[in-house]
Amino acid sequence: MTATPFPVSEIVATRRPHRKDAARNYDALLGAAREAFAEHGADASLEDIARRAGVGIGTLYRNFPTRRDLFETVYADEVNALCRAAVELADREPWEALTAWLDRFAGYMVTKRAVREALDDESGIFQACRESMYAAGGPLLQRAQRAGVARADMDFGDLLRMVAGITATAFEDAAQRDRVLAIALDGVRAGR
Amino acid sequence: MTATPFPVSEIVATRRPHRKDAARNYDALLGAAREAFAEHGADASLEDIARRAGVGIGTLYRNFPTRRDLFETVYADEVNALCRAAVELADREPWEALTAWLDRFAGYMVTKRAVREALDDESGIFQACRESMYAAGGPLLQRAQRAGVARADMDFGDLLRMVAGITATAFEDAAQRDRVLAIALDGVRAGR
DNA sequence: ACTGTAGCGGAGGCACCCCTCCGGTTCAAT
DNA sequence: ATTGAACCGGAGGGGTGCCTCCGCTACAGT
Repeated sequence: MTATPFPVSEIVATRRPHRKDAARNYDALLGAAREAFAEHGADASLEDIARRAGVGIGTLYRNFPTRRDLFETVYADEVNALCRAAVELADREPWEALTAWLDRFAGYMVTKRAVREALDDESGIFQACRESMYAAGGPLLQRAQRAGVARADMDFGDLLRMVAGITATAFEDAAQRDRVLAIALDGVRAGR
Repeated sequence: MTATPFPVSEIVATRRPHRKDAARNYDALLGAAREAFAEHGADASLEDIARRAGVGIGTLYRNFPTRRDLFETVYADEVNALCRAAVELADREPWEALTAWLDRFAGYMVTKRAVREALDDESGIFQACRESMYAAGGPLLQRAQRAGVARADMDFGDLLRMVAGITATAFEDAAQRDRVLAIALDGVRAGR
């Protein structure tokens, strides 16, 4: 659990271009990439992403020289949104704040299939993202633990992996997913 | 939760050949496939599997005409082992029997990355495997529920998906995995 | 030992993906 | 309106995977 949260996007190298058409393409690519990564995981086809964005493959490579650059940018956007959400939840009750954030984590992570792998990636931006996320969400767990509503014998990493694993699974419907998630979170709750 | 458990392997179309060399190749292919699926998921390269088995690609296709045939056979083997395990656990305490089986489920699922996708596949063999597995493992949950040690507001499908999701995730080490799994199972426990 | 046949391996055609490169296009600053 | 720099698309070469096909091999039954 490190220092303070910080905007991950500023660490990512790629920048949104200034020219109007270029900026439009950049945005289209990010949107298409978000979709494709959510659908096929981190190794979705780059040519397919360019097609979805209605853009030539060359344009994709100019904006994001490597697949990693593209994935990192999408991923960093998600993490930033999560960090902002954590701040907004600061005034709720400890347990409610924690579960609300985890819900957001589960729903917001469009890249969730890939996130499972990213959670263990030691290098570069992923480490920074993880620190950012831990800095933002970790206090929510600590607060719940100090308030005695969350068990003390687990850390934030345990919790994130649990939720990430469950939400990355295919369920019959959203209701089943929520049911299972609630049951697992019952195990996190303190006082038996 | 249907009728009685039945050996899934008998449903799978492919059969082990009679000739000595052919049988050896068949086994080598299954072993290599188990490895490759565990490592790269359900879309591992078939040519790589043939290479690992020290066998020509033609031999692979003769034994398993489609990728699906191969995957189904590997998967059915795993399911059969799980079914056998369930029978052997019949004389333990309800809760212990259930968690012991789930442990086996988690550890045995060498094909775990692929199973996640397979678990909601409606077609043919997967349905049969699911029924087999539900018939074998379902009673363990029911017994625990009747004994009042497992919560009644969930079914076996919920439980399997929860465990499958968590075990498909990458953890720092086995200890963390067990810790998280135990926490989630605490949520399954009744009488909190 | 002989021999018919089940089984073998891998070359090759097709499809898809990665990434580079460059002639043509479009923006925005003057 | 002009213009040049930034940006665009996609052809194309290299790589890999899928699957078929067929000449060769080695087993098993006599």
